[in-house]
Amino acid sequence: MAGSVRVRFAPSPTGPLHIGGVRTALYNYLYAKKNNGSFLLRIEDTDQKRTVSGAEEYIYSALEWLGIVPDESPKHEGSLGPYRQSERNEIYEKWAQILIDKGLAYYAFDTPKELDDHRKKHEKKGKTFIYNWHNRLKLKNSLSVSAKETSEKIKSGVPYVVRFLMWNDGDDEIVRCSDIIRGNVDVDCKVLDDKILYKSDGFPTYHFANVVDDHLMKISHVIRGEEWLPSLALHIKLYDAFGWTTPSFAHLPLILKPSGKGKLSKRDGDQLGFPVFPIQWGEEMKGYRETGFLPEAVVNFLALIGWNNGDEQEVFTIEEMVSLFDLNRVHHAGARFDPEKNKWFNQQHIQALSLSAFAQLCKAEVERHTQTYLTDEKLLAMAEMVQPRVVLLGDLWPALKIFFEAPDEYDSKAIKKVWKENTATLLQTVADRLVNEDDLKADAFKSLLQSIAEGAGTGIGALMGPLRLVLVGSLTGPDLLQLTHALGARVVIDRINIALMGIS
RNA sequence: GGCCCGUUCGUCUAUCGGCUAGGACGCCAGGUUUUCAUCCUGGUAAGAGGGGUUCGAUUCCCCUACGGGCUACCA
Repeated sequence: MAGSVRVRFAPSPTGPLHIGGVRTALYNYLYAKKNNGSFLLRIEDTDQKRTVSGAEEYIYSALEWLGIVPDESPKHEGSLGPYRQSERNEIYEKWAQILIDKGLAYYAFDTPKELDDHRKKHEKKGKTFIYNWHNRLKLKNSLSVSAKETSEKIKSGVPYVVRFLMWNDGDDEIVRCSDIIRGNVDVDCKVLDDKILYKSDGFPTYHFANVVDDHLMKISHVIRGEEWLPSLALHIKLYDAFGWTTPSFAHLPLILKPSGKGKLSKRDGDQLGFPVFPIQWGEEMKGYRETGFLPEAVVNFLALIGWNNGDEQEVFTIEEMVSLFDLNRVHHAGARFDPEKNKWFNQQHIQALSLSAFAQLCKAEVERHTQTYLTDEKLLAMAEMVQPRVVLLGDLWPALKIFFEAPDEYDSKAIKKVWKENTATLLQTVADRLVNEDDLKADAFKSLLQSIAEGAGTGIGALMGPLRLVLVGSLTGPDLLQLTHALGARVVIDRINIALMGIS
């Protein structure tokens, strides 16, 4: 019997979450829920310099909006906290000491400047500087220096780091890294470096904190971006060094820019004209929410970048995805982000909304722009007319507006197209005949229009176009007879009169 | 440069040795609609290249090319 599934999303609070991170969170969530496991959020704030205030709060709000809510987090801690790495320092210190005592890690005193010089020197010669078995005895560390000197240095406050002893003569050279998505990857430890585990500022590095926390928090599956694949060997060696069993690993393909080179980055959104953040960040950076996306659409699209169910279904509810998700069906290759298809998913989810749910969105929008009180009947009628033509929520008000305001301008091309010599008189006739009307039933109004048209010797088409134009300002929009019914005779007459003054 | 991962229509993808290579986005054409949108129908377009293995390779192996990632006292 396998242990229970526990997965984690572990972002650094260095700014807003971007969609690559969101997708990682989503896959973790889906996997956890699919397996009745737990999804935890751990804040990896070991780099104090890069921590941005507000970023952690942003992560909660973004995940909440998306519906990817963690079971355990700094806000709702489980029994294995703290869930913020900056609060776990004693834990890391303890385990680092254990590694040192075992002889699997050592102190190093080389300054950043010295290391940088080494790197530059090597680079000039076309080589790479690697701090490991082949040169560590020539560098400044507790292996190359006497125990006495080491402890004196530490006592006198000389800055030091702790490095992992990656490989020594006699050790196995090959580490086998198993990945659920990619299978086995064999890595030669001799080309790996003695990674810093503990920085001189007293904080652990990602690699160390990550391994310690994943073990202590009983993480069963590490699902993360492909950028971590190169350090998997190190992580596995770290688990081995502690004598811990490794969790299962799954490295996700990266999300690439829509065009050009490289992986999607935080700056791409602004430049390419689509959001890369779930919700707004600061004053400038609009998110999906502000751009008019439904969270379920964002989640759906993101899930399909790199995963599919093997059949032809593309539009899923999150519940469906939970029940179908399978790490074995995750793609290997990076995928380009396609803003067009992203919009299509939004449109699909808007169309999939029940009329009453969609009507609620309309209601909020109407209340935001007008003081009008709407009966449910009217609201539903409007919603029904508007729903098929909304792609982004931002389309809502422009589509709804025609029910409340006379057009402020008339499309000149449309005028040219439908406005004939007799149009004004025809419309005047319509207005006159409506004076005593109240409710404009579609059928009755249609026959009215028909009779007026026939009286003038034309077809009803000659009347429909102009009427639409004076009502909405262009030749687009919902069914005309439904529209006039919703508007009522009074408004129709008014708009005819306004237009007659403005146009001919 | 070194190490690692990857490579099917422009894009997202199906295919787990039998393919006339399927779907979706986009685009184009047609239909429905008094208009627009929705919706429906059709069209466009792909296995990076070269070697193997095999009766048979998009599918398995190798090489090359190309793409991506990592190569920090960042994650």
